[in-house]
Amino acid sequence: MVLENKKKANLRDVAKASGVSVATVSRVLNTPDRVSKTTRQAVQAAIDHLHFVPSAAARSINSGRSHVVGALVPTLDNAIFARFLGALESKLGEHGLSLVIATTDGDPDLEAEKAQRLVNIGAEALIVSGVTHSDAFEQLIVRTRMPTVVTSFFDPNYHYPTIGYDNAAAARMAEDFLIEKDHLQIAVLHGPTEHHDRMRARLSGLHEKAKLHNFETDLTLKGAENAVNELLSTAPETTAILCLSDVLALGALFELQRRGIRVPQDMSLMGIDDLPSSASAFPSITTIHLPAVEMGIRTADAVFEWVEHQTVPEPHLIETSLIIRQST
Amino acid sequence: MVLENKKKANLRDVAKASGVSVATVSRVLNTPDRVSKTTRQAVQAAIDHLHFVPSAAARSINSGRSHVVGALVPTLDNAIFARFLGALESKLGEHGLSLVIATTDGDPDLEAEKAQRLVNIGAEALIVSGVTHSDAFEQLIVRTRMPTVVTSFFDPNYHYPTIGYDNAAAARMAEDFLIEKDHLQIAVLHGPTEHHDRMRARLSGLHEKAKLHNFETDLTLKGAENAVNELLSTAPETTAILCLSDVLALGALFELQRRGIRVPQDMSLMGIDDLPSSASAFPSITTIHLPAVEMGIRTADAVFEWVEHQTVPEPHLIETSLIIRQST
DNA sequence: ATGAAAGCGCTAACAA
DNA sequence: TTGTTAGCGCTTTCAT
Repeated sequence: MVLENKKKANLRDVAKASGVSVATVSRVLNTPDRVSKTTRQAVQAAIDHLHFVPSAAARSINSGRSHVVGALVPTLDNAIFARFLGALESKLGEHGLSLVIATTDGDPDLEAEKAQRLVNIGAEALIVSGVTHSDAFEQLIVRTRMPTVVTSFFDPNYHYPTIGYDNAAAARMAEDFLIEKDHLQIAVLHGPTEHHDRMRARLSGLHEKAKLHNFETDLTLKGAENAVNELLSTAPETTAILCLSDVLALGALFELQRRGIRVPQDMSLMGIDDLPSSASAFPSITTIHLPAVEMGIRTADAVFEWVEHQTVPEPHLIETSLIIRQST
Repeated sequence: MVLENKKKANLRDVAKASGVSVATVSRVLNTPDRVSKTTRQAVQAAIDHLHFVPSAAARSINSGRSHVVGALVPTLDNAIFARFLGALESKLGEHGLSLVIATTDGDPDLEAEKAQRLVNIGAEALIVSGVTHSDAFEQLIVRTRMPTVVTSFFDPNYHYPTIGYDNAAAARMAEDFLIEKDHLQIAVLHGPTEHHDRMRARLSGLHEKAKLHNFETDLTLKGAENAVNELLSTAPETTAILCLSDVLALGALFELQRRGIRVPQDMSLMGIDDLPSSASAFPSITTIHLPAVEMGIRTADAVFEWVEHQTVPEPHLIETSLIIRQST
């Protein structure tokens, strides 16, 4: 295996080994054209021989840049966040930025703690989900003047730029569709609302023209199963289930099938997110499309402009749309 | 909003503002006990007033540590990787390490490129999936002597420590189970094999005691749908479908249902991964449990020991197990 | 084209 | 308890 004998080589070592000054070695690294071919080759040979790797910290201390941005998300276990982060990372990469991911489990205190850690490692900007944050978090952002963009939640008046959806409108769009379909007894399945502004916004968007029964549960397939069972015994007159997340919709679908309840004949079902599973499921699930990938790309671009050109991004509303499928 | 007038304050500014030396300020930051209460408070006041935030780069240049590790994964869109990364990030966090994520899309060249970027930002260690890598990648690891651990693939003789499953055995376990159930015509659905050693290993694990038909497709729900349709016309005598990934199994289930083919009465179905959706689906899907969360935790611990105490981890086999459910 | 030398912001050894 | 000072590894003028 690799020998561990010698300590890491630095610029000076390379300079010594190739008989030039450190400045020349630095030039070989950064502006090779300004170095004569012969010395360049000699230096390169020394670099290779000594396994020299420039120190990121030393470079960063000079440039004042780390090329790292951090994202704080509740979880990676929900496909909607995974999709967002995948797009975000990919686009940031095109801009030469790396992405540190920190999960918060939806806990504002953990969020503040992990945000502090992102500051400590020198992140140049932060990306967070939603507008519910602890005082510690807010103070950290102010103290550090950290460029911060909020996603998944659009609010043009928020004190950080937001790039996200109108969650209330998305939920209302779904509700309207069900009402149009003559559903008068609608059960609403939703995830935890504590600290979860997106979920609360979706709930608040419902104008309740039909009779609504609300069921709160974990934002998991299992959670949906439990809620469906509770729903069936508590509100048997329900003709449509509106899930404020596609994860819940899929879990509900499975449980309904398990109970022999046909979708959409016996029960209509609808979600919000438009995960791939909603398109593929049988029956496919009507939902509100949230362009998580577009949000990731836009966020990446906005963050890049901010850290690169000090351009504070404008708030941006990501449009959602109704996707009618077989479950309604 | 926040004023942007003045440049960032540094240690010297704080020292000047509070009438002490830089060393004292540094002490207030790192060893507050060794500073008298009065000066500590004065310094703290200056720190607050000046919005002073210590430079991560400068700290890192002294300590030689960045507290950042990088993970290279094919995608975040597959729940198995998302689960792994979630656990990895969480456990690394307990060790005071942050996680940079880089997606490779399964492309060795992109992997090498992103690995270089991880080196450039000063990552202390790398975590990669599988054992298939480009020359550029291999050379980078050697040159930089970067601590590197391979996951998702167990091979005690590999030149980096591996922490992962015996993919071949997992697939064989699944096949054996189907054969035990008297299936003689088994169709195998699998994802792309190019550059994908885990998938190849799973395929190689099949000993083909029953007649097998192989179908390669994208590792997505849609991909599974297409493969199922091809399968039904190409190999109608099939009595069981073995999917080498749960994503494919779920997609296959949906498509079979769409076609009116009952699972398991008309067709048995089995996967590998044990994603939450496999447990919740109706019918629930028999699968091989791959403990992605355990792998994440073990990997985090191993990486921590390596960067913290220079302890090169031993290869570690993550045990898999058969989960019998309703789809067979 | 190349080198000498002054920092970048911080930590730590040594003094006082 | 506090201050002085020498680096850490690199980039970047400014000379030559």
